[in-house]
Amino acid sequence: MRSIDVLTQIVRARGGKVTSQRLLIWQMLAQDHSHPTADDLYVRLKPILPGLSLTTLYSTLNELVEWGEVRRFDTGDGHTHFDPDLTPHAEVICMRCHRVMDVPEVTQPMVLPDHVAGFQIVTRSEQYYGFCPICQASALSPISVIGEARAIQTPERS
Amino acid sequence: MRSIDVLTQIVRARGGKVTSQRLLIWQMLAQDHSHPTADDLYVRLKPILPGLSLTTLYSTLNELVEWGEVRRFDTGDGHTHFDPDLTPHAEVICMRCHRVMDVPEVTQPMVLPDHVAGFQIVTRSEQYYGFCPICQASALSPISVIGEARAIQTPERS
DNA sequence: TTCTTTGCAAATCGTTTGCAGCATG
DNA sequence: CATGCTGCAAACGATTTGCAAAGAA
Repeated sequence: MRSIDVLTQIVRARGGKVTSQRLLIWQMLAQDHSHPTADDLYVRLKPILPGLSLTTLYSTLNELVEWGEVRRFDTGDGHTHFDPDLTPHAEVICMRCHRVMDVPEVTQPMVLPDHVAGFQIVTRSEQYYGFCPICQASALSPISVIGEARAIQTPERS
Repeated sequence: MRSIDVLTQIVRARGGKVTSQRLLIWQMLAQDHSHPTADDLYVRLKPILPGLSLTTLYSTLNELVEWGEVRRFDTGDGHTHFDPDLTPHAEVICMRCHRVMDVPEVTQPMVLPDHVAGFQIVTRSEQYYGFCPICQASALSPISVIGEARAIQTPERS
């Protein structure tokens, strides 16, 4: 997401109002790269702004997503996560325990084909889905029946 | 996801049972690349297997995700989508109307850094977030205040 | 027969909505 | 002082759970 100043300009330009709630939520989110859920943020904000309601938090988060300032995604744990980091980056996600690890490096963006011409791309992310070391060891995994054969190729580190 | 035969083997190997419900859900999902929600699938399956319950559908979908056979993701529309396509591919997602377009091409996977060593990668996806032509035109977009400056660079088509 | 899975109904829980009061511009 | 925003309480809706009955192996 962009700076508080830019967001302030945008809201004012639209005839909106820059309230203390919006400011605080923006600040809290801007510095948080832990992929928080709405509730994570609520827990952190409530002590600072005790009057804050979940309703306001949700509506503020939703408008940020709609404005393209924040990315909303789901790691598979059934909770909606928010990420203010629009820098192209990659995430490695465990399909069983839903742990997410950020990877700052990213491959070059590809040439998008013609049938998506006209799309204005705001950000890009890569996701590597798999099983973390702990979950691989789980005896419940049917993957173990097959062995390692399914792992997709990743280049050797040089 | 892998073939019905492979799934059958896996379930049996675990002491599980290959029921008519599981078979039908597997078949329906395997051929569906439209990113269906649980309800989408339910609507399609109900006429074929009238006794089917949502409970069973959810538990079958959940186990497929947990087994790493299907990817669960959220486009931002508030619904959980399922994708049996584990072929690395890219998606272009509109942040306002939540439309998803598949892009078959994909960039080369990157070398994953050391702190994710030990992860068994099953699949990879790239996501390009932005605004589709229709949503760009929306007067509500604060993006228009800023202009085109934010669009990230994508290479020219050659 | 044994043990997993199914399906119903009820519970759960994250998120949204309606509306009156409040605060920003 | 006009209007957009907030917060409460209630509604909502997708998903999960408990448990008895059904059906694979």
